[in-house]
Amino acid sequence: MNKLPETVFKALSDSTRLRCLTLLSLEGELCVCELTHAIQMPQPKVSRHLALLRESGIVADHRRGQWIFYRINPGLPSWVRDILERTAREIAPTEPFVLDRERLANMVGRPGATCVV
Amino acid sequence: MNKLPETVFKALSDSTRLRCLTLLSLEGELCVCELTHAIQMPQPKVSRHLALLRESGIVADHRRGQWIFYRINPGLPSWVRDILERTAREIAPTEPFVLDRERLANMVGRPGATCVV
DNA sequence: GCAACTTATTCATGAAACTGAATATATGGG
DNA sequence: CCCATATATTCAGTTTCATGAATAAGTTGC
Repeated sequence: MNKLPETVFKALSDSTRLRCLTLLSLEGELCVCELTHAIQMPQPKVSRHLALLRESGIVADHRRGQWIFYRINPGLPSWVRDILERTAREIAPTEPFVLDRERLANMVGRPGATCVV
Repeated sequence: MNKLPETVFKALSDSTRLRCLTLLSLEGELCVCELTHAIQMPQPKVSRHLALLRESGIVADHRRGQWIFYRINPGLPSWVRDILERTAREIAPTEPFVLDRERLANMVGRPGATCVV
């Protein structure tokens, strides 16, 4: 019995996780401090939700020096990635997602993982 | 603050609801006894989940005689309907969704709402 | 009105999930 | 080694959610 669908949708059913996933979907790769700054939630809270997403296979992480970067798991089935992308695109112009991206864009001292090299 | 996305995904995060929604998405319109027969769950359980989906605006219902028929709410934003359809299409060939449709197809004495008129 | 059928609701219970607060772990620089 | 920064985890409390069992409510036909 495959439980991926339920898992994916449960991941999207919490507002903190939805904000993180939307940022990751739109921005590509972000570290915890960028996510924390963008959505303005306590770091342990963000970290806990990211752990849940990691254990569910929704996101992948890798350390780069001091920072740990998260991204949408490229190994997800394409229909799941499509749904994540479609959702992010649709809700991006609404709050709180617009403000989240603004705060991210204005953040000073970003690790710069997604900067144009 | 718009909470539709979270609501939609929460609706899909329970297996009973996902099975009902998948059947509704693939079959169009079904009454409670058809859903109950297809997914083989107690009627009060199915009814409660359908009530939740109705209150969330995910499905719409209307009475026809003795039966109450449910369908995906046509008033949902198109991206939400797309996600419901895409999901149903993707998981349809897996269990338990294949068996659900078989039981529905083999059900005797169906109210026949979806019969060709 | 009564019986059969379909659907909805209430109640009590147990499990799961989210949270703040505090704390622990890991990395890099001096 | 010490300190600052970044991230993760534990704990306890509260709320939400799913469930079985029992029951109620609406419809049809007699």
